[in-house]
Amino acid sequence: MAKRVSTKDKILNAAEALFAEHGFEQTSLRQITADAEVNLASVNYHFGSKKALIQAVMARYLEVLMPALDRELAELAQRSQVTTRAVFDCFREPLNELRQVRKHGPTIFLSLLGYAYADIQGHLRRYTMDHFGDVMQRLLATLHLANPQLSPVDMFWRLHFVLGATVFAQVSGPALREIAAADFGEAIAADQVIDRLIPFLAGGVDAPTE
Amino acid sequence: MAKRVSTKDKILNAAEALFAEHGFEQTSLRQITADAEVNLASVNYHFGSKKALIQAVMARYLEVLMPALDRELAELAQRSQVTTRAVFDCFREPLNELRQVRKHGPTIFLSLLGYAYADIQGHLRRYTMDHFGDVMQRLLATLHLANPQLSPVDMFWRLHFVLGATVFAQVSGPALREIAAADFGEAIAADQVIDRLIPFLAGGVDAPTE
DNA sequence: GTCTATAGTATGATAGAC
DNA sequence: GTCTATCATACTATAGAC
Repeated sequence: MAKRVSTKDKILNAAEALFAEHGFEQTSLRQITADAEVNLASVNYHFGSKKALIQAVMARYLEVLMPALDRELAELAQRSQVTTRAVFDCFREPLNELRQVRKHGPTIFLSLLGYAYADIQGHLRRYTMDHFGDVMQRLLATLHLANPQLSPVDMFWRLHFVLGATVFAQVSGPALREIAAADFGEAIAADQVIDRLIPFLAGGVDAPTE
Repeated sequence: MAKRVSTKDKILNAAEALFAEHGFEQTSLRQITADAEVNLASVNYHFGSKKALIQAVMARYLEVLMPALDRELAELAQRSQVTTRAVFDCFREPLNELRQVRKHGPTIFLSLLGYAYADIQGHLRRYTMDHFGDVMQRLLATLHLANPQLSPVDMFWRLHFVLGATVFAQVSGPALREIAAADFGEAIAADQVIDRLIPFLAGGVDAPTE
C-alpha cells in the first residue's frame, strides 16, 4: 500500500501546518509549495486563489466537527439536567474526531480558528460566521438550559469570552508550554491544555453577574 | 493654544490606530505615513525601523500602565482578605489612566496587546514578556493569596486563559458589539465589555480544578 | 527635518510550453 | 496536470538633494 498523496492534498497538508503556526497572511504560497514539494503554480490551478485555499483548509475540519457537535448538543438537550460543564464536555468528542482528518487535527484546527477569528479582513470572518452562526445559536440555547438565570446578552458575551480563552490558549499554546516547562519543570502535552481549560470556562460561565 | 503636534507624535498616533485595527504586520509604513500626513521616510528618520516604531507605540502605554498596576497590587497585598475579584479590579484604574495617553487608550492598548501576544515572530513577544514577566510574577503571587488551594502551575495556566479571553474580547470587540446590537437590539460601549468580563474571569479562576 | 527617487526584495497570479 | 518564466504590485529601507 504505497501512500499516493495527490498534489491537492499535499498542498492542503503543508498549508494547514504553516497557517496554524504563522497565521494566514503571514504564510506565502511560496512557503507552502516548497514544503509540499509541488510547483508554485499548482495552488492556483487546484484552488484558484490563496483565499480559496484558506477556505478549503478550514472546510476539511468544519465538515467533520459540525455534524459531530450537532449530534452531541442534541443528545444533551434531551436530558433532564443540563450543566455548563456538560455543555463544554460536548466539545471533547467532536474535537477528538478531527484526528480522522489529521494526526494533530484538534490542535491544528483550534489554532486555525484563532487566526481565522482574529482576521479582521472579513472574508474568513464571514465564512466562519456563516458556519459558526448556527452552532452559536444551538450553543446559546443549550447553555441557557444550564443557566436560565443569565440573560441572552450575558450569555452571548460569556460564550465569546470562552471562545477567546480557548483559541488564545491554543495559539499561544506552544510558547506557554515552553514557559511552563521552564518555570515549573513540568512538561504538559498540548491535549492536556484543554483539560485545564474546561473547568476554567465552566466556572466563568456559571459565575454570578456583577 | 494651537495644537502643534510633532511629526513623531503624528506617526505614533496614526500607527497605533492602524495597528489596533489591523495588526502589526498587516499595517504598512505607507498606510501609516499617509494617515499621519507625513513623509514615508520620516518613520525611518525618527524611529529607525518599523520594529522600533512598534515598540515605541507599546512603550507609550506600558510606561503608564505598569507603575499604576504595581501600585494597586502592592496596596491590595497588604489587606487581610484578598479575593480573585479584587485582583482583577486592580486593573480597572490603571487601564483607565491610559486615557491620559490617548482618548481611547484602554481600548487601543488591549487590542495592541492582543496582536502583540499572538505575534509569533518573537521580537514583540520577547519585548512584552520582558515587561510583563515582572507583572505576571506579581500577579501570580497576589492571586495565590486569593486562591491558596491552587497550585502554581494551575494558576499559571488560568492566568493565561484570563489574558486570552481579555485580549480576544478586545480584538473581536467591534465585530461582537455589532452582532450583539443586531441580535439583541442593544448597543454596548467598548468600556462596558470589561464590566461583563471581570465577573467571568473571577469565576473561572476561582473554579474548582478537574 | 523633510523631501524625491530608488534600490532591493517579496508577494499573488498567470501565460504558455510540454 | 505540471512546469518555467514573468508580470504587476507591494513592501521596508536608504541615499542624497534641499
